[in-house]
Amino acid sequence: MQVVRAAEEPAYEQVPLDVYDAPAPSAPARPVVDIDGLNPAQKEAVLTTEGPLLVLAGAGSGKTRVLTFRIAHMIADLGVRPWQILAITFTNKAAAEMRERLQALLPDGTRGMWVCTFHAMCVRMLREDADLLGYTGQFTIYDDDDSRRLVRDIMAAMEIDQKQYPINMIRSKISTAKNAMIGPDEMASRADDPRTEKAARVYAELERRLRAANAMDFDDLLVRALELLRTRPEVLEKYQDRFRYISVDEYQDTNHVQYEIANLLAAKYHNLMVVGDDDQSIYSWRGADISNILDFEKDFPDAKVVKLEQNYRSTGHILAAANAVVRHNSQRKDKRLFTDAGDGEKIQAYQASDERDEGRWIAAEIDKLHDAGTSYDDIAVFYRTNAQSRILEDMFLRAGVPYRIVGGTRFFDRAEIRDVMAYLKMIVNPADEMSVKRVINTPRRGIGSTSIAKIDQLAQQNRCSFFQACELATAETGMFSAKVRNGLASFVGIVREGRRMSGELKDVVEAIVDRAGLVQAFCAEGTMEAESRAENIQEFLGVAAEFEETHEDIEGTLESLEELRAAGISDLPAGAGGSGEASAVPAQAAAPAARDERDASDRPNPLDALAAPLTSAQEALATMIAGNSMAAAPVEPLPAALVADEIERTYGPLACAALPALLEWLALRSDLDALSGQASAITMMTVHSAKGLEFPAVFVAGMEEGIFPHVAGFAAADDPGKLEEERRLAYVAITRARKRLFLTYAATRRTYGSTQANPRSRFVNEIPEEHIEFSGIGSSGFEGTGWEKRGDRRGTFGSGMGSDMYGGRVFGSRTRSTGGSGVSRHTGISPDAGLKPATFGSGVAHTTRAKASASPAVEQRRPDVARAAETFAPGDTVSHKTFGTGTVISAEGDMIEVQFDKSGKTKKLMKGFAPIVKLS
DNA sequence: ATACCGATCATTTTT
DNA sequence: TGATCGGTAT
Repeated sequence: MQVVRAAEEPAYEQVPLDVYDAPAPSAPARPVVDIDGLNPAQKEAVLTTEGPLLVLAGAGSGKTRVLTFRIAHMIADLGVRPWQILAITFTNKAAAEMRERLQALLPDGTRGMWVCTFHAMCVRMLREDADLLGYTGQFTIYDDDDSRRLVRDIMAAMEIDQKQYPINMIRSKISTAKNAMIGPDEMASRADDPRTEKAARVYAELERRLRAANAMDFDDLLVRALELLRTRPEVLEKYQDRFRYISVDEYQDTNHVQYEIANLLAAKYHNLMVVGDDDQSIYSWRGADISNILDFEKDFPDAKVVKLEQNYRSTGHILAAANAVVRHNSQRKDKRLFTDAGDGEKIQAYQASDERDEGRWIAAEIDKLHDAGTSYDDIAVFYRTNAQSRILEDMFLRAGVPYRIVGGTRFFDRAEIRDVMAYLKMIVNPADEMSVKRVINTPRRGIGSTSIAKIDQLAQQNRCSFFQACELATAETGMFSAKVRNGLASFVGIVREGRRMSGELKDVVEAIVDRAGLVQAFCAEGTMEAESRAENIQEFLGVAAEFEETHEDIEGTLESLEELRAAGISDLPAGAGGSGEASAVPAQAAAPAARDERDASDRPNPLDALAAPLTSAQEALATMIAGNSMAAAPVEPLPAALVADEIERTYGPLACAALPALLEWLALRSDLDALSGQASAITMMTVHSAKGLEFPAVFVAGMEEGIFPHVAGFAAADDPGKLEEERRLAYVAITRARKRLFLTYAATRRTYGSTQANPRSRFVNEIPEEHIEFSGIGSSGFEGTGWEKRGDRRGTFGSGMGSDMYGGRVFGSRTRSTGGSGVSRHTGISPDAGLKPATFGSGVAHTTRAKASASPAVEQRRPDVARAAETFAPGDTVSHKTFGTGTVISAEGDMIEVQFDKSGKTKKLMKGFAPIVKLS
């Protein structure tokens, strides 16, 4: 994927960064990292290396630069060792980028430095010391989907009505409690309404099951890590001593637990730098707490505060617009962003007739930009909700605009991929009940819900894990049919064999998939869909291969001091210093090599320990059990560590060390897009995922009340804070743009089956006139320049001029006229009319949809291919909506290749989708 | 046990 | 609109 570049052109960047050879361990006479190109505020931040530091960094003020320079300065000039540095970022992407930059700045390497997200850091810490909390180092990470399913199962088991108690509401209540470090019991005792009370009960069971499965969800990763640091002074000390310099980026988006973790780690040396911008706080719904940043000075009265207010990213109009919008918020620190750059181009606002027109217009503008020399890579399209991406995608596909989508429904969310991952998870951690249950009958083994219920029962009776119960069931002749027993035997065998497999990661995964019979099942099915699923699995194997290749790169792995020592890194503190370090059981999962050797017999058998006096680990475990919700649980589960250990002894150690590493990488969703092709393409993503990025040209689609700000109705009414967050989101979107900004909104939009007319977003209205230009159907400056601006594909919208041009025949399938609806359906809708979106029922005659449904349903998405095939042949002259006229070079299947006169370039277009008409 | 159906449902953002 | 859930028929 594209490496998103941070400011490339600002003036300060033109000063070359000098890092001279051989930085001495002791401070040299003159600074080695050249900071002359920084502005005074930036300089001050970079040079303030000791003590607490708060950097209020406005958008585009060069904070990443400050962060990296500061670290480089410490290492190159002040003799700080890389392994003493912990730099926390918000996303994996940001971490990767920062690492990359630091590597460029520091020729001697950055080995030992931890540059990662909170989550990654917590995983790393927990892998090492999870046994202190009653988990095993190979604990499984449950991603959001896993966690959701688990909650769903629990609620089903508890017979809680999902209609009365929506699962998302329950989950968010639990999550809120977790992040406030409130346990299930406490939550239950505090509950003063039935919903909270139910949530607390689910919470208790969730904890129990997670623990029994030796699994942690995303919240747990943070909470348990904090628990580790709080309850284990030797562990805390280990990290406090090691990480003398800590920085946290995007501090405004940290939640309470993250805040606690950061403060705890920095408690000893107080060298904590936090960077953030309260105007960019957009994750409060996820527990992010702006007061973390607002109260930093209270937490550290001796904190130095630096404000970065000069913007190096955007041109004047864009910056002015951003300032104007965010000024409407009341809850903010006053800031004054300014720029030296000129005014630049005005912001373009376009009112589309509907969402398809919006997509088409954006595609056309993108094409103009591209023709003018802008690379596709420099263009981004943002939207508020993922649902909006579909139609945009569709339009870009038709227009031949290459695109790449960040986020949204991902490859790794596909059922077949998750199945494969569940197999892998199960093999690594057979105690992981969710995964086991997911694939126990995938592919079909004749094990249905009744069998599963019986196995559950067996597990209860024998106080063992579900997986072990599966094995027991193979011998239970009375309880299960021979067919089920055979299926189970085969299933259980997968784990036995899978754990023993070794070699190339890809081969191991392939062997497991093969053994599981997944692909075979698809082949047997023989449908197109099954085929594509099989292909996806094939692609997943490629991912595994690529992972193994790229992941050997030691940079980017979070190494413990022990590992660094073992690798011969000098200048580490004496081994005696780390009391916890020396005694800790080596982490078994993530880190490659050196671990396989460990001798299982060396380790105390946790089962024996039950009779023996309590060791520290056992003690911890006992505390956990006593202190946690488990007391309330109907059946006390076996502690995860014991189950997992027993499983390991039963099924042998896991031979393929790369497997857990792959799973961890997948679970934390490391930059998945890195895997997609390198071809030049525009980037599509939600505004949330755009945070931290920048693009020369930015489109923001769906600037409408109800869309952005989202659900204006209740947001504005019952919580002004929500609206302010939406506004900050708009601020983030606007400030991503460097040179060109386009805001689009549609007069009518089809959402969830009904068409609604949304007024233009208040955020657009908040931009002073002098910075913005309007066009499109609602603008007075509208000029009829033909279909490029207003004809829709059916050529019916607007004046009708465009559609007549080619007799209404667009790419071969002549579509039914929708009559004069183009005029009538917009009557009375003015862009500024009220703020309440008007919703039309889908059956109302004057909506777009009602008219369209009068024609065959297939018309929209599947034009008549046969007719399209008649239409185009090599040599034909065609006209494309955005590319102009051209000649057909070839026509194969659904694709035609056209050479366009204007650009001379050839493009492959999808027949039946591209907005093409045949001229001759 | 599974396949299919129809009804119902909720629709944000992500580590 | 689409996904997902629960129920029913096979």
